[in-house]
Amino acid sequence: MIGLRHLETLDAIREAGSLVEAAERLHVTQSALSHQLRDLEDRLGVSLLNRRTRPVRFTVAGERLLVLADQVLPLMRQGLRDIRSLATGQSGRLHLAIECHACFQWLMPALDRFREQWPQVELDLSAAFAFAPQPALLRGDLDMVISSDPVEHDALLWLPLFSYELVLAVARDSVLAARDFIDAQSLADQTLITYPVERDRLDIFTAFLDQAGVEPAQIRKTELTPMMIQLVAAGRGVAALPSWAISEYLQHDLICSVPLGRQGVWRTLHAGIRREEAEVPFLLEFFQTARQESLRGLQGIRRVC
Amino acid sequence: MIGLRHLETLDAIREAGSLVEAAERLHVTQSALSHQLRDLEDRLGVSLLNRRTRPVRFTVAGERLLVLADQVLPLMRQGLRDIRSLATGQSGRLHLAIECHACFQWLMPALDRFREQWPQVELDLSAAFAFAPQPALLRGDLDMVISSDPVEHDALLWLPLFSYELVLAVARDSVLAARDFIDAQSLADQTLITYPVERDRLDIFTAFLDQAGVEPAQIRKTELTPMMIQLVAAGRGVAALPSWAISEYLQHDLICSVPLGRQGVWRTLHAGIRREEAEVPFLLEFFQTARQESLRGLQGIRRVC
DNA sequence: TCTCAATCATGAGACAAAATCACGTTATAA
DNA sequence: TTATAACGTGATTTTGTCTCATGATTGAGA
Repeated sequence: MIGLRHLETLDAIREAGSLVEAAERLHVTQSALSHQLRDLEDRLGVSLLNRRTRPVRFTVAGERLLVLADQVLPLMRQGLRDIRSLATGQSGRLHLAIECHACFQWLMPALDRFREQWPQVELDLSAAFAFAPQPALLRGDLDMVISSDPVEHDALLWLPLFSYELVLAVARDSVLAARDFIDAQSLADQTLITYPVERDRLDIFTAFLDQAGVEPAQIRKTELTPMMIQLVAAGRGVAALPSWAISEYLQHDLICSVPLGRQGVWRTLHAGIRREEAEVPFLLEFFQTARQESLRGLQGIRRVC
Repeated sequence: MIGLRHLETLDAIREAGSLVEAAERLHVTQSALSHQLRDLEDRLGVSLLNRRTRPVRFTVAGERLLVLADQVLPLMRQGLRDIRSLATGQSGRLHLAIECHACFQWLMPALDRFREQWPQVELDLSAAFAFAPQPALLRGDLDMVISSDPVEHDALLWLPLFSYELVLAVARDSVLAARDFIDAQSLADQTLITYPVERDRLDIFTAFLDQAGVEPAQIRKTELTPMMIQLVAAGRGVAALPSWAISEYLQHDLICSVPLGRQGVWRTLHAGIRREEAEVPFLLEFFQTARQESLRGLQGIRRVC
């Protein structure tokens, strides 16, 4: 019935003072404006302006539409600017989920650096322990997932962040502490301390114990890495952790670490995004930042005691 | 680039949860919606919603446009309602000008009654002494003019309000007070008191003295009718006034009134509007109110002393 | 895993909206 | 009167938007 074009036309006519100049400003012919105005007046059933005066004079109805134009047009312009900003990737949303408990320690500095550089990007972080992150990424709830076991999918792109070794944290006075490496059988009489997540999302099972068909004597779950370390140090069990996650504790001689198997268990952490967003600048930028940050301080120590 | 239709579409999709039902609500085919949405996304360069989820899920850009829709659409709807109200004559503007000084006395009650009945009409009154009211009416500055000498014009419509006699107010002890009527010559040695407006807008000249080629001995101007009456009563001059404008003073025996010429000078007060507004209900209504009010109390007295 | 139903996408063609072009009218000033 | 500038009108062309017919995808249930 009444469109933005009409409001823009009326606005231009007000600024210009005549149809001829308004037409010039709008880059249309004067005839087009005349048609448009008449159509609008016919459809609304009111006269909008008196063309005989110079400058043209608006009727009450015309004035009301100008008020409307003054309200609506700025909103539209701002909205369009925001969309452009989103479209060109200057702003946007980065909802991130991590599957690895220990990742917080290098992720936080990365997030801080990123926030400084891309203040317009809405940043959100969730720990993907209670839900499956890949489907959430696919349906757009998430924009990036950091995971050590990426599931290939046509619509997803997995970028490698860095590789690390999964090592066994043991008490300094444990018999295991002296070994060059630990075979699966050695864990059959141990208490294994893990994060409280499903068994098949724990690398120690999927990448080591299950292959050997070995089950630990007991499994104990705890949420926080420092708590885990305390339990290990107190000889209450052993825990499989990324080497970089425990290097601090190794340096303080709280615990010892031993490789799992002769070759060790190596994993690679990946960042997954939707393929359609492979060109979004701030996503790539975040990936770079995260990799730099992770490589900076996280030099693992293969065997320390 | 982006139109109200798009905002309405997005709004409908949000409410409906799917393109199919949104299409039904908008009374278009699902195909139309699909095309429209894709065009919009292509032009903006962003995806607006994920069609695979149920209900469909909006992207950040989509959410931004929904915010825009929530801002803009209500404004547009209200604006359109207001225009409709103006178009159907339920609201509007009535800028009124009077050319006759003495009209205030019956106009004020008329204005009060009108204001009660048409509270939505913006009412404004000006005295057309310093400017020419017809051109102002033609170009839309005014919506009604009340005048005793209407100038015919194709675009104007003059409606007769009432007729009245122009009489001469004289002092009770004046020699003129005894006359049955006064001829023009009798004013040649009198002081004539008039309102301070141009000579050719004073009926006493245009409709009486000029025809006889007579000039009063002296002309004195004053703005207010009571002041004029005082001067007349004090014998400082005579004044030509509508009979109804002085009936109150006649009743209090302050002055006498005498007809001008044997037949008297009769004038008709007219209300002028633009012909294009001849159907506007509140204008006609105001005219009726004004006529009733003027006829109510303004019974002139032809000769009283 | 094979329908079945529901949903969204796509391309062609019909129709309407809105522009242009060319010319006519009106008002104003020289 | 003539020149000029502004606005209006009707025919024609361009652009935009819808529908129709059909294809592709997805999820539920046999």
